[in-house]
Amino acid sequence: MPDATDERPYHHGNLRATLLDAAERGLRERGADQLSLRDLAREAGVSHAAPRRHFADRQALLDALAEAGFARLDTALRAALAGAGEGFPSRVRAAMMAYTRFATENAALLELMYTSKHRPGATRIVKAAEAPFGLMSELITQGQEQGALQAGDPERIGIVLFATLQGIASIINGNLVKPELLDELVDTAAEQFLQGAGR
Amino acid sequence: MPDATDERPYHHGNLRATLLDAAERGLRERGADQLSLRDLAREAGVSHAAPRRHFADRQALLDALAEAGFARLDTALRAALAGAGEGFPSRVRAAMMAYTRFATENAALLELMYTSKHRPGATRIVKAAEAPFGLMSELITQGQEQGALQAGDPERIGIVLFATLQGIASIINGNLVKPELLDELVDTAAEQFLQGAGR
DNA sequence: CAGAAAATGTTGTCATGGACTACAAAGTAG
DNA sequence: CTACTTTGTAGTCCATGACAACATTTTCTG
Repeated sequence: MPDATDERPYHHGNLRATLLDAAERGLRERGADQLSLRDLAREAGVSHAAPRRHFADRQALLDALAEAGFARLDTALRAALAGAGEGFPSRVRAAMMAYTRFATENAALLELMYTSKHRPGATRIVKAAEAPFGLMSELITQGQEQGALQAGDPERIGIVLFATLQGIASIINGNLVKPELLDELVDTAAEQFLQGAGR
Repeated sequence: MPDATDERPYHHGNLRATLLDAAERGLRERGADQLSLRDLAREAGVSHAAPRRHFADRQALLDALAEAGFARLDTALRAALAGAGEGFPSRVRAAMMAYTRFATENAALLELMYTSKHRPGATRIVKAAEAPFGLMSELITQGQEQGALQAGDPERIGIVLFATLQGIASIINGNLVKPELLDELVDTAAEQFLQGAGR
């Protein structure tokens, strides 16, 4: 008969969250390519096929990570803005730094987030991405209201700003420029933005 | 005895190039994840282990693709600049459009290029990336000499410009904004750059 | 509260693919 | 011509994703 002391319940009870947690660690430590459903199952102490009850296939797990990533990014951005002053320049800088920090500290995650393989099911990801995107647009709108920015479609301007940040992160994450240059590059980008889109 | 008509020579003669060619097509059509050495071998008509004579492992093949990608990118940028006028604004716009076109038309390749997994062997890739990067710096320097741009470290300014383009491409390739917006976004970025870094 | 239905896990299996080894054939140099 | 090197082949091992059939819990419903 099985020994009751180290008996595991048949139902894990929280497997989906446990898997996502382990996946995120694995993603950070070893990259998306090395993430294996079987590994995660082992780590969670369940059978090799158990994860399939929560994720239809490997890509579904990656998609879930990406989706959660956008939510975390949104949180990080909002936190940074909440802690920033009132003036537009300092708010923009705060958001810019928050984004690039997040992106460089979660390099593999960012890659997932921006690589939604054109697969049909990526709707959820696109949806999740709208939060941080929208935040940028709002920020731009505020800047225009404060008279710090020229008129113009806030979304379009926000996207370009967003893109610049994402690009800086890409280049650093891709090891094409030294990570130490991050702050300097963000400063340069901020100055150019404030002067280029300002008035 | 084997039929001499469709007999293949024991030595392929050009396997490495053939594999890279097939790999590039596969990359474009099915993405890096779906690239399998065994598939490529089949396509080239050689045994499953043959590719290993030319690429130590799968990643080595991907690295080679990335390296070649930077060379092609450099070529594309130089061609665009060669066909552009003399004035700085038109030259910058030409380079910007050339980059983003290349990046969106070779989405999977770009991803490889900017995802050198921090693996030690990535030195060659970083080296290959220097050509297009240097080109950007040169362009900035020209702009400064023509008096179109403020003074400042050309490399730093070039990197930020490069980053913006890469970011725009990322966002489009990641399906987060509609591809039709490409031109518009590049225009916006160009205007901001010329005004923000100009004088 | 019982029994049915739905969720969730398990075992077993298959096909694919990367990595490795030993061996074979073709090219090259002395 | 012979020895060495390069390039390809055959065979193997192992990990993994995907799937199917079955088991155990939980939850819903009458």
